[in-house]
Formats: sequence, structure tokens, C-alpha cells
Amino acid sequence: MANGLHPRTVPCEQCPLRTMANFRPFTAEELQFVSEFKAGETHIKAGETVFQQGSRSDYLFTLLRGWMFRYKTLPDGGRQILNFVFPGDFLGLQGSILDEMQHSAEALTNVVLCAFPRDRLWDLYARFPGLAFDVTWLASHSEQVLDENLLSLGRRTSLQRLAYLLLHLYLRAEETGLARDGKAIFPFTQQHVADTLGMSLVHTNKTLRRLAMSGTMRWRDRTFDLIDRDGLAALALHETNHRQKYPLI
Amino acid sequence: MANGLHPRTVPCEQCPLRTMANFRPFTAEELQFVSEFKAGETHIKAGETVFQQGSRSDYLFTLLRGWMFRYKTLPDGGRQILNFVFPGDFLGLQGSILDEMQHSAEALTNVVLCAFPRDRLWDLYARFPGLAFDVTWLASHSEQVLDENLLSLGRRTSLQRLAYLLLHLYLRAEETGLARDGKAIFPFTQQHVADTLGMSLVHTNKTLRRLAMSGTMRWRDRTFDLIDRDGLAALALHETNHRQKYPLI
DNA sequence: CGACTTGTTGATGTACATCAAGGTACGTGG
DNA sequence: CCACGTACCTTGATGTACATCAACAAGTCG
Repeated sequence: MANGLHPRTVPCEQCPLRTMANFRPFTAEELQFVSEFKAGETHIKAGETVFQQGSRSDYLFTLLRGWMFRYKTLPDGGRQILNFVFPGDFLGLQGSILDEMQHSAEALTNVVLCAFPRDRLWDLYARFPGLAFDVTWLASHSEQVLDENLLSLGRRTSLQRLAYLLLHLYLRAEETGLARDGKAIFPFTQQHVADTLGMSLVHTNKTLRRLAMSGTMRWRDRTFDLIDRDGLAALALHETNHRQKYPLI
Repeated sequence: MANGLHPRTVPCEQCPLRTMANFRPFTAEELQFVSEFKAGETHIKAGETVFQQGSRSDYLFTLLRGWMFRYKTLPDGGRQILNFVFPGDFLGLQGSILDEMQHSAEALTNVVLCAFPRDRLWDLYARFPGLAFDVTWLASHSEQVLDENLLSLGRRTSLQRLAYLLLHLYLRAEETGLARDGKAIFPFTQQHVADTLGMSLVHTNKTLRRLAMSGTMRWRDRTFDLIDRDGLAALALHETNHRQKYPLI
């Protein structure tokens, strides 16, 4: 396509996301508008990046298929992963609405994004308040996730942080159809986890080992097994003496 | 007032915030709607709290006058400050739009808030897309601040975090008319800073001491002096060897 | 009445000993 | 080659404990 977009492979009328539990049904008019608002798709291979910190993007995106993450880089090369992006999530709204991006986004798997031209967002607000409301809901919801991550980084121990993150990722994956029956494919490495939790790779590895010994989960070869959901949640949240409950950690 | 709100002391037509640089001018219709949307004011004394984690609030708020902060508490009593709230900021949008609050908000000074009934937010979206757009803008903007804080907590050293936070607070204060000529009243204690940056009070104190020795700022008796803006920014951002530049830190 | 002590509290400053996390180096296995 | 695993030593951050200082209230005495 002339604008660099891929022609659509999925008509909005048959969007697989619409059947997910956390999506409200669209009216016929809304559906038609969205369908026409969608300028095309962006297909990205694992490891590639959608937009770069400091650049402008003409489009807003919705993740249709795959895993991504948003991150920031420091001048010294350090990377902080801000959050993981799941199907249905908005991308590109964060860096205020019209300004330069203050973060980058990278694909963990091959990925399909729906692209919406930024300069027509105003139309959406003017003509479909219900959709505008949804956009705000998404923004405020992702803010809540960031709040929780901030709490993790600031106040939880490395073991708690790790337990919280893995549980959170599993639950999000389950919500979006990327996991079931306690099993998920996690398409990221320990380095990604380290960059999310603000700890070194080595320490992440050691902590992961300790967490595995609790027997609440297993993560090997990209495969995550949630064995004891409540146990993992307890490790994430409570300030119990873990060594009493799990002498091996 | 029957609903527990204070009658308005400031008519929206003369709202002092409207003259601030970062506010776009309202149309007459918008102004009239906002004025009628505002159910009243909430007056809070320093140290009191507007809403509590886990509670529901019937109102959305805009901070009209004073300083506040949002925070979360852990079962063990730990507190993480999520961000500081300045005049013009929204409060109560974060905990998704209609659900339970996932955080609390406390006043650092005596404070005046404008209260808007949550259940009429839909009206705003339906009738004033421009205002709806503004709401989204505010949400996405505060998300950007959270991104930056996350980067701080995850990847910066304690000295950098501290420099970044103080500079950020000063700049926000300046934007909102609470500071000028490099001087501001900071109505919070070292404990607040510690709870924001995820470090202990003792270590905050030591780091603050080191930062003061760089000569880029001074903070004593609630008074903050920004002495060398660029120097402080450099300490916050660059990974230079600070001891070369400021042998005393 | 006013001035001077005394006690209290909250914020800040400093000195340890202890521990969690980092960094480098060098393994393995696919 | 890259992701993961582990050992070693170093550094940064914590926690406890205690000293300082100012603000404030209560009480005492000239």
C-alpha cells in the first residue's frame, strides 16, 4: 500500500477480539465507523519495533495478534520495560495524543496491528462518544497497571516483584486467549524480565530459581506453568515469612 | 450542602486555572456546561485524605488549589507515592472510570477540589467532544509521567532519582504558579520523598546531603532553591562520572 | 503579667552492622 | 551464538539506634 500499511486481513465485522469477554458489543454504526477508520494493518516480525522514542507516528494502533512490550531507553543503553502489550490494547496513545513518542514498542512475536490515522481521532470523538469513552477507559485502565508496577518497583522485594509479574502476565494472557489451563507460551527471555523489574540479569536468574523452588510455577523453554495460583499470589502480595511456608526458597 | 460538598467559592467563569499557559480556551457553551457539571467543591485540610483505596467515590475531582499526592498502601503498612498532584490535574479517573479506587489521595496543604458527579461524565462525552478529548489528553499525559517515574525507579541510581524528582516537582510547581525565580515552597518531608523513590528514609537523607553538596540546589525548612537548573538536570539524566564534576558528592 | 524552664513531638542528621543486589567471569546446552 | 545457570567478590541500600534542632504546650517562678 502507498502509505506503507498492509491491506487488512481481518474485516472489523469479524474481529476476533470482539468475542472476548472484556469487550462491549458495538452498535452497527460504531462498527461501520471503526471499520472505515482503520486505515490498514501493520505486520511486524518478532524483534522489530513499531515506533521509536522521539519519533512521531501518524497512526494509533490496536494490537490484533501477538505479544509486544513498551520500553524506554537511557542514554547509557539501559532499557526499562514499561509494560507488556496484549491483544486489544492501545498503542501510541501514551505519548500524549499528538506529540512525539516518549517510548518505543517492540514485538516479541510476529504481530498484527490495526492502524488508525491519528488526525481522524477527532472524528471519532465528535461522532461516537461511546467509542471516545472506550478510549478513555483503556487509557485509565493502563494507568492502573502502571500504578501497580510502580508499587512493585518501589516497595516489593525481588521475589515478590517476580511472582507478581509472572502471575500478572499469565492472567493477562489468559484474558486475551493466549493461555489456558495454567499453561502459556511466554515469548520473552529472562533479560526482558530483568528489564521490567529493574534488576540485573544475574539476580533475576537467582530469584527465578528461588521462586521455582516454591513449587507454585514452572517456566522453562518458553513454557510457563501456573501450578498453584493462590500460592503464587500469596508470594506476590503478602509479607508472610516465605521461608516458613516454602523452606527451600 | 446535603451531598457533603462545599458550595462553590470560585465560579468557573473566573477559574484561576483558565489563565494558565497549558489550558486551552473554552467556548462559551463548554464553559457553561462545565460550570453546571461542577456539583460543588471539596475543602480538605493538610494531611486529610480525599478518597481511600478500595472505596467508591461518586465524584471526579479537579484540583483547584494546593498540593496533593496519590499513593498506594501495602498490607504491611508500606506506602508508595505514585505521583504528586498539581492544580489543574484530574483526580479519580485513574481507578478505571467507574470502579473502586485502587489508590488513595492525600492533601499536603489545605486544598480546594472541584467535584464533578461521575454519573454525568457520559453527558460530557455525548455533548462536548472537545472536553472529552481534553479528558483523554489529561489521562494520557499523566500516563507519560508514570512512565518516567517507572524509568526512574527501575534504572536510575538514588542520586539520579532524587535529582530527577526534585527538578520535576519544581518544574511542575512553576507551571502551575506555585513557584518562580527558582524558589518554591515544598510542603512535604523527606519521608514523602523516600516513599516516592522507593528508598528508606535514612538513605534518602544521605543522598539528599550528597545532592546538596553538588551545589545545584538547596532544600531546607520547606524551601526549595533551584540554583543550577542545567546542572541538576545533568545529574538526573546523564551517566557521567559525577565525582569528576562535583568531587564532593 | 511576662520570662524562663521543662517536656514533647516531628523532622532531620549520622554511625554503625547487615543484607540484598550488582558485576564479572565462566560454566552448560541447544 | 544465545539463553540460561552458578560462583565470587563488591557495592549500594537497609535497619536500628541515637543525636540534634525547632516548634509548641504546660507549668513555674520572679
